[in-house]
Amino acid sequence: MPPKIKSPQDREQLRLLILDAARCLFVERGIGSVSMREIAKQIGYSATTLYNYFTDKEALLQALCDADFLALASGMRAIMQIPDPIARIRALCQGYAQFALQHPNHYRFMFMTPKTPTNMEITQIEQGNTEQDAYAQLQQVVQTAFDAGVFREDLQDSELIAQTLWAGVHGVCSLEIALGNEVWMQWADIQARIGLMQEALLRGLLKA
Amino acid sequence: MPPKIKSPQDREQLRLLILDAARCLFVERGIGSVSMREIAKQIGYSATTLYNYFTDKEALLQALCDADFLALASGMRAIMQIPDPIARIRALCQGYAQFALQHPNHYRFMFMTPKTPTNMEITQIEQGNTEQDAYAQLQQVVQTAFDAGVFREDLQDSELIAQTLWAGVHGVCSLEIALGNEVWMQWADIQARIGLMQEALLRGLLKA
DNA sequence: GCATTAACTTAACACCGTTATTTTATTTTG
DNA sequence: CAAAATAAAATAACGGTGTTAAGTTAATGC
Repeated sequence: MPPKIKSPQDREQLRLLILDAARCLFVERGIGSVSMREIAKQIGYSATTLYNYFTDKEALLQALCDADFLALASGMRAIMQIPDPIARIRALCQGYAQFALQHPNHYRFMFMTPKTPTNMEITQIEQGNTEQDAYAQLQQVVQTAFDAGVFREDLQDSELIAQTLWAGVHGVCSLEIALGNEVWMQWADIQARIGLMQEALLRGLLKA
Repeated sequence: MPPKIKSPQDREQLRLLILDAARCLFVERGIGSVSMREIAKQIGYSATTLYNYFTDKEALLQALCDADFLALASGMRAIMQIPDPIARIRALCQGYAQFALQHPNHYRFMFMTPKTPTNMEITQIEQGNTEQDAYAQLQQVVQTAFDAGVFREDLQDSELIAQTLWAGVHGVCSLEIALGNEVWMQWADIQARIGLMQEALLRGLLKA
C-alpha cells in the first residue's frame, strides 16, 4: 500500500498523478484503454481510490481535457492580438485546426461524442468566457468583423456566421480524425483541405 | 427454446429479425443500450445465437447501418437525375444532411467513430460504387461540374473540392448530433446552418 | 426408429464502472 | 508513550459487457 495522503498539497499532487496517468493512456492507446482499473494500476493504487478524487470516470476525463483546452484558449489569446479582424479569423481557424489534429483524442471526447445534457456542467471551463472558451473567441472576432461591415449584406446574423466557420473547420478535422486512416478514401492533403475550407468559406461570406 | 432454423430462407428471416431488434434499440435508446444480450432478450434467443449470424457486435452494427446507407444512396440516385450539375450538388448536400439528422445514430457510427483500419472491410457497401456510396456520387457530380469549368480557375483538384463540400455539410451535421442539445450553445436554426454552409461554400468555390 | 448434424443454450472467462465494507496507516488525545 | 479516533486506501462484491468452449436439444436423412 502506498503511503497515505493527508496534507492538501499531497492530495493535489496525487490528483495530478492520476490525471497524468490517465492522459498517458488516453493519448497513447486511445480512449478505449482508459479504464479506471488501468489508470489505477499504472500509478500503483487501487481503482476505488480514484473515486476519492473524481466523482466518476466522465468527471476524470473532463478534468483531463479541461487543462488542455485552457491551453488551446490560451494560445488563441495570442492570436487575438492580430489587428486585422479577417487575418485574425484566419489565424483562429488555423490554430483551432492544428490543435484538433495534435490532440485527436481530446478533440473526439469534447466535440465528437454526444453527452447527456447535464454532463457539460461538470467542466471547469466557463463557456462564453473569452479567456477560456475558444468558440467565444471566434464569436467575438466575427462580431468585430461584422460590425466593421466586411460580410455580405444578406448575412445579418453574426452567430450564424461564426457557427458556419466553426462547422467548416470542425468538419475537416473531425473527418480526418474519424476516417483519416481509411484506405478506401483517397484523401487530399489535410493542410490543403483546411486551407480550402477556410478560403472558400471566407470568399463566400465576405463582400466581393 | 425457440423452434430451430434449418432452411436457408428461415435463416435469413432470423437474421433480419436480429437486425430489426438491434435497429429498434439502436434508434430508440441510442448506441449505449445496444448490447448483444439485450438484442437477444428482445427476440427470445440467447446471446450466443447472435454469433451464429454475425461474427461480432461490430459486424452486426455494420450490417445494420449498411441497409440504411444503401437507402441513402438509393435516394441520392433520384437526385442524380437533376440535369444542372450545380443544382444537383445543392440537392445532394441537402439530401445528405437530412439523412444525417434523421438517422443520427447511424450517422454517428459511420462517420463520427474512428474504426480500426480493418473494420471497414466488413461492410457490404462497395466504396466508390456510385450505386451504393453516397460520397462517390458527390465526387462524380463534382467531377462533371469541374469538367464543365464552373469552378474557380485556381481550383485544380476535383477530389479536394468534393471533400471540402462533404466536410462542410458533415461539420454542420456532426456538431448538431454531438452538441445540438447543449444548453450553453445558442445554436442558430439547423436548416439555416446547413443552408449557409452550402451557399457560402458554393459562392467561394464557383466562378464569380 | 435411430444416428447424425446443425441450432441453440448454459456456463464461464476476463473485463468494465461503481459502491459497501473492511483494513490500515496516520493523527490526535489521554 | 499508548490508546482511541480518523481519514485513506484496499478488498470484495454487484450487475453489466463482449465473447467462447462445452453441452443440450431438435430437426433431418437413412
